[in-house]
Amino acid sequence: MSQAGIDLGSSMGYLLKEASSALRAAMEEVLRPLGMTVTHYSCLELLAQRPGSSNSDLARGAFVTRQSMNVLLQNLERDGYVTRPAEAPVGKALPASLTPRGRRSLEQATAAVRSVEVRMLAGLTDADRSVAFRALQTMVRSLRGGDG
Amino acid sequence: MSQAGIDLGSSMGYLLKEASSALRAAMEEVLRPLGMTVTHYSCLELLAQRPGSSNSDLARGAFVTRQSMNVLLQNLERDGYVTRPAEAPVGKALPASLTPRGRRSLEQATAAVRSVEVRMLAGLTDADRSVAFRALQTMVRSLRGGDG
DNA sequence: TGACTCATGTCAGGAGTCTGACATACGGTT
DNA sequence: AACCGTATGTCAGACTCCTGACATGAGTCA
Repeated sequence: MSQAGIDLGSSMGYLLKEASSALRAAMEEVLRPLGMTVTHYSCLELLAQRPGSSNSDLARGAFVTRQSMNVLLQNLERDGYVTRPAEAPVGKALPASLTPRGRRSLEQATAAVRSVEVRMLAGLTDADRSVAFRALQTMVRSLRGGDG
Repeated sequence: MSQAGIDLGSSMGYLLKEASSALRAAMEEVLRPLGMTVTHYSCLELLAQRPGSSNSDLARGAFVTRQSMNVLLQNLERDGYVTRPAEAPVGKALPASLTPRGRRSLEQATAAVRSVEVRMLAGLTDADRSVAFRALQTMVRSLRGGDG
């Protein structure tokens, strides 16, 4: 054979998927008792850090489509975690904000997720973390570049 | 506020998700012209490297459920990319293998995916890659440990 | 002013995946 | 031999998310 396939054991791509999958599973595990999914949490966290984000902003930040985020936002709004004005102040974008209830809910989730991230990084030195972090940033930039 | 949320811009977890998402998008882009999804490709690649894998083996390797992989395998079998014996040689596990057609199909996909991985790693030195690779391995191990 | 481009919110339909459940097969323990 | 725990393949139902499409609003340029 001229090409011997991609060795999964030494493939950065496969490992990346593996790590992402393990992280997601760990997050789901700690968020489930709070009645929250990962996308649900991501939405709240994004809103806390970027108040007034639109549906599309949140979708990009949580790596889902506008349609999926919209469904989630409608539920969060119905349950009183998030508020959106009835009319757009400018354009069509509706700026969303956390309610006090949403903020309280997020606090618990943040603590849970933080513990997962701490556990994930436990075995790494600060230097390792820095290199890995910058490497991942570089990978994202290269992948998004389209043709490098 | 006692806790200031998780800063997404400096969160390893968020960056990991970002990288994984970018990688998946890039893979989908190059696999779509071949009429292949990422899971589809993963299944073929796994079978090439671990011939005789069972449905459950493949599901674990591709990070999906047995049920999802089974649907995929049935389609691949129907279309002549994969073969499985009618009866299990031992237990219930049916060892799957690539057909010549499956192998040909995989060759193209492998080349496409390899180019994505090359692009992803383009801006990194060998040393950076090594550190990042080991860091990711450590993260996976820590996350799976349950309580570190 | 009018035409073009882009981003946004929203609706409908469909593909992919998951949860839940059941029967079967192996291994270890009593 | 009988039991139990684990792993597997499979079926059915539901859910999530995506693709495709449309109308609206803002900005740009002639």
